[in-house]
Amino acid sequence: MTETINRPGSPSDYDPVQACPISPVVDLVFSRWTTPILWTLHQNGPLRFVELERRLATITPKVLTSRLRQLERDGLVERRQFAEVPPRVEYEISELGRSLAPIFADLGSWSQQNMARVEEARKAYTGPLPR
Amino acid sequence: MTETINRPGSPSDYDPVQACPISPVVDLVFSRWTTPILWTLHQNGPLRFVELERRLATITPKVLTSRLRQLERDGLVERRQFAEVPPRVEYEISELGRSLAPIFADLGSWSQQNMARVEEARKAYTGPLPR
DNA sequence: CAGCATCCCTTGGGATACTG
DNA sequence: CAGTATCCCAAGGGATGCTG
Repeated sequence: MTETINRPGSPSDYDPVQACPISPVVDLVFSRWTTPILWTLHQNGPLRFVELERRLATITPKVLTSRLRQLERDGLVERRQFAEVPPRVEYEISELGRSLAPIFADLGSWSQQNMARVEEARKAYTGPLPR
Repeated sequence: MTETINRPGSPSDYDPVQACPISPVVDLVFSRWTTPILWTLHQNGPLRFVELERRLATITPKVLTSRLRQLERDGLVERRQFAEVPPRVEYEISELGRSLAPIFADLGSWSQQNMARVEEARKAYTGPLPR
């Protein structure tokens, strides 16, 4: 049995990966705000920082920056900077990012077909709900 | 233009849903620990509380309880209680939960085929990483 | 066994203000 | 425009102890 490394404190290093092989992808793709960002870039093509900001409505520049950096680092988004005045920067979904499209589409289908059931279940549920 | 409801404080009510139709499903299925739990139940059939706890290794009973309640409420997991001494409770993935299996499988495939690229991108990345 | 109750603490993120 | 820099807070979780 291999030794389990426990580094409490570092982000997203809970070890579910032990029990669940897709945990890394989940962390990668389904972190807060990453899905909306990828989706928006996928639908609209290259967008500038402000354009993204506007479409995501409630996101703050700080968080948008942070998520974009992360997505860029992970190769899901490409950042292109133009030497202009005023400065222009465009973000575009990468080929790698695009390869997630079918999965997003499937999630969309699943949603259409099953979210109603989830709503049902929620209404029917009477038990306790801690936290 | 429809009025955007803003209730800061309530969980997962950031509005990315505006820009991203699959946000609700993402919140439902890819919250912390839910994937490992569903995956484990899917692989192993009905499991008792302790069995789940053991397989998930680092999860605490508090969190496990909380996630299970949530999954039960949303109809993704079924809880069966047996009137025995000592008490026995079994958790099983529901039909609705099972319907997610293909998507999980696709995520697994994507992972196998592309996580290496992500690693590459991370190593190649030199820019700043706020947060 | 299968939790529930408490306490506590890290941290993701929101709000706001400011620069190159 | 495209971010940075600070301040700040709620909340998700971890640890521990107790109960039906």
